[in-house]
Amino acid sequence: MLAMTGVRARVRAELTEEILAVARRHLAEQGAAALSLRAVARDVGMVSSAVYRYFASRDELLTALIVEAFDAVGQAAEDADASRPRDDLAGRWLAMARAIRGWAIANPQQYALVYGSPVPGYAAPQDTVDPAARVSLVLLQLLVDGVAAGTLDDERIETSRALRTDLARLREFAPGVPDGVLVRGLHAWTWLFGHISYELFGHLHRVIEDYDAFFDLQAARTGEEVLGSHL
Amino acid sequence: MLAMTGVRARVRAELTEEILAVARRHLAEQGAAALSLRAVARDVGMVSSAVYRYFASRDELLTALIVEAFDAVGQAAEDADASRPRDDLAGRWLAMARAIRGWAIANPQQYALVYGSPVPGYAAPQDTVDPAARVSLVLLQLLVDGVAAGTLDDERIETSRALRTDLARLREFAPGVPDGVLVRGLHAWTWLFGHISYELFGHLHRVIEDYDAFFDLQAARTGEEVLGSHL
DNA sequence: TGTACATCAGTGAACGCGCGTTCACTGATGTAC
DNA sequence: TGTACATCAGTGAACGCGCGTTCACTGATGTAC
Repeated sequence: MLAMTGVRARVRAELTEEILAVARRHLAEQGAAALSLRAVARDVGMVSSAVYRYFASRDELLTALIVEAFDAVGQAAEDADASRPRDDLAGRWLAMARAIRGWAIANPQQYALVYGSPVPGYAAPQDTVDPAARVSLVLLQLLVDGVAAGTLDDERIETSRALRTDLARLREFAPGVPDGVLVRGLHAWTWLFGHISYELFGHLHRVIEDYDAFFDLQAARTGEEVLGSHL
Repeated sequence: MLAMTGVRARVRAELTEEILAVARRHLAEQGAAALSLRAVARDVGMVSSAVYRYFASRDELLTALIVEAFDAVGQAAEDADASRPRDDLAGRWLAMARAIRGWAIANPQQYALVYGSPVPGYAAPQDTVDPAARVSLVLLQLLVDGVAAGTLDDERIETSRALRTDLARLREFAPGVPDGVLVRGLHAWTWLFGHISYELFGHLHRVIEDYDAFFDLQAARTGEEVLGSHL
């Protein structure tokens, strides 16, 4: 047990991190599809088979990168959210939205890895579920705070019983937030990732040039729609 | 010249179509990353080098598939739009949104090819620009009709001069549509593709089960936001 | 503290595979006179 | 209508490349007594 924290264990941890760092760089430079165990091994200065002492397969390495990416967006969103006063809902939303977009622009391949097309032949294991949820919890907490503070109004929605059940299940992570508010929040959410993807994947090319202004304008609009314009 | 429509030309057209058909099937089954000239050639019953008589490179084959995909969404949107009375703006929007989502669900790999992460190492040539724009023109026409009919109200927006210029340029394809309406339309647009991607790429997994009801609810919300709730 | 044994990291070769693209060629189909 | 030539489609072999994964192995590091 003590040995687990001995030299061998420390070297192992360092090398694991080094492999990940190289893999991260390859991902950033070439994208997930071009990520190869052999190339990573070469850059680490190992023979390719040695990597198998650290990661059981290419998929496992990919999983590690996916978890990292989800954690990074989550962290960015949490930090941004925490940078505003708790009762400044609009400010928190805008800060969070900008932080997520900022992270995406700074790390386009990592963004594409988790929010773009699924990697062919790769099935996300259970390990990615919690990290994936992290960023969404920031939004849900925003809704919780807004409802608790009484600044977020419910609205009537008409929909299926099945969707009511879905929303009730989601409410476990957003206690007290009524369906109408949840639906507005989800709408903002899909808009946000839609906007970022649309921009990042080139669909605004030759249409919009002032990307930042366009995003800010739309993010503010979205904030008003979710939070109510009386803020 | 007459010979161009002779046997050789007809066989050539047929074989080109057959190669495309096989490529389309491979794309649908395996995704763009796994699309290989050699595999396509095998399935067509040709030697791989023979495909080069029809497509100069793998990228050119991919371009053809991209153009097809853009045309298919465009067609679906146009058909849906045309299925409603011209003055039923909300109906047209909803039909169009559903048609685009329906096409995406029926053709997930083709959707991912054009609206997902860019294919690494592939640069979209000029040929894809017009087909790509086709689907967007349906929305813009909707806005034009709404403004012309007087049912779409402008709103004040505050933004940069650069974005004003962008919007003015976009207005060439939507004569008479003021900035406020354009911005609402673009918001709906990014929401739509965001929602579809979010759903299709698995981010609603274990969150929403009644996908259809969820989409319809949100699409209706979006319609009200763009068109005004007085419809 | 010293020794025998077990664990582990890393090597190097190999397996089996697939890819895009080029090139010299054969034979069939079209064109010009 | 018949013949000589040009065009074109498709073949088969090759180039040069990279990949994930396995396996028997060496040598170093740790563990137990």
